[in-house]
Amino acid sequence: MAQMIAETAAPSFGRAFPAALARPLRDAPAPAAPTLDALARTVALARDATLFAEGDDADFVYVVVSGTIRIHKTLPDGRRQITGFLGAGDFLGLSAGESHVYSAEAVTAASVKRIDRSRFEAVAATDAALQRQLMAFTSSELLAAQDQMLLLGRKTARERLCSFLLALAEKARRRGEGGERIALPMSRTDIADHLGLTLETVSRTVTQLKTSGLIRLLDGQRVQLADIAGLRAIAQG
Amino acid sequence: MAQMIAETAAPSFGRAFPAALARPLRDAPAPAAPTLDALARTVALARDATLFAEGDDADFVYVVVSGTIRIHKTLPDGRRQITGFLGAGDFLGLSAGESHVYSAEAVTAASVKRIDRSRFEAVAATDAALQRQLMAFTSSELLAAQDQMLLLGRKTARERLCSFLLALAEKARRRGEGGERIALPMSRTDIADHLGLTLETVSRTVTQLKTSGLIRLLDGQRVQLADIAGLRAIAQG
DNA sequence: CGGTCGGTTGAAACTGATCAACAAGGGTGG
DNA sequence: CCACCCTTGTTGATCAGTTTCAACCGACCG
Repeated sequence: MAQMIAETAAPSFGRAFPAALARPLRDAPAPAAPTLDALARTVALARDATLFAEGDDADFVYVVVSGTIRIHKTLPDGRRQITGFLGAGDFLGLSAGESHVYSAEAVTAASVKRIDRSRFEAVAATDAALQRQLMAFTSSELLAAQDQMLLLGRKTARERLCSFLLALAEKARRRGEGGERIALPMSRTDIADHLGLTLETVSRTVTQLKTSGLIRLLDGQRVQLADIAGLRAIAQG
Repeated sequence: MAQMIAETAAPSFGRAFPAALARPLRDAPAPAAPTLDALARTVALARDATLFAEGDDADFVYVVVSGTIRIHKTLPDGRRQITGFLGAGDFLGLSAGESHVYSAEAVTAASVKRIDRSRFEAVAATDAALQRQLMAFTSSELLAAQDQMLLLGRKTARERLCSFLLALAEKARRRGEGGERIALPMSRTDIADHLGLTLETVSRTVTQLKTSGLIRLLDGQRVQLADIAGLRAIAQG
């Protein structure tokens, strides 16, 4: 249970909103940053630190500044499903009523902006640009969730891995970070719990993709997608 | 390929928005109905009729008036994942960019309101109540999607069935229709494609639940949840 | 230098898929 | 009006992909 959450004064909100999120519907709105900035407090998270757990009071809303966060649901007997990995600019803890419906933990050392929930809602009620941003984010999460349901319900282990790698690459590309070499900061267990597999199956399948020449494992938790067309072909069946 | 889509003049928009959707965030807003009503056209769908298919131009947005609609994604080789069943008051075709990212078909004879997309967006841009409604709907869909990911990634066939039945009951309850006896208008194949199983496994598992006395199959595509506590216990592992 | 953690690889077991046969309706046409 | 057919659902037997159990390896850390 690594906690180690450090708070610091909030520097600037700007970086939290990458270009992709700043223009939700072909508008060119001035970012909602300034207003929220005053309410935000930056929180530093150590690797594996818990930001909040399923069932906790939903007193805050968060925006990822840097690092990777995993959100997941867990069954009473411990079976876990990671519903998403979030990065810079993504929101957390939005949809909750009284309490959070999923847990959030840091995959890597990370930094998030924390905003008082009621104040956030007050700003959101009057700030049209923020509303658009929230809607755009929630919609794109729903889109991703639908893809993930197809993956979990109907794809084989190999197809899941390829789809996952391509999705990571696509997300990195949208952030403007190259495309062929991607960071893979999460453990085999995390990947397994995201793809509905066991860690052994993930390990075996990665080895298989490596042997087939579709990917190459680089140092520093990075992967090179050596044959993107091949990966796409497999990902789609 | 049953098409049979009939159009009629739009009567009233009101019924399309049940109470649950009309108060997204503890507000009591006057429904956005009147403005949209002028833009809406009611479309009647025969059972199994296609409303739109994945890849079609997203020229319209829809609201379900009556009946059940299924939305799904399909892989090139025909594997299908039904990402949701929609009923009265639910929106369809919202999140698309240029084209739809999922297909929508009628499970039962159904009726939907069709609204020109660009006009809808124009209204949505200025109507705060509609914005709240859209946000509330999209958020609740995302919530449901996260539950479904847990189901597809980590639950057994039996747990999936129980979860599905309870989710249907819950949705019916929120609509104000009893709770213990629920309609099950979709085929075994549809249920299988929603739960990531085969129709045979669904059939066997239903039989098993019936034999265990947890459910009773009634006539008219209805099911009685005879032991809700028992179903809950199984659904959660 | 021992211990732990994350990852890899192997062998056996199991859940759900696949292939197959059959029953019950429901609609259609003779 | 009935026979037929087509669709939907049920049940059985076998098969396969993934899980489970287990051993092992290397890296990192105390």
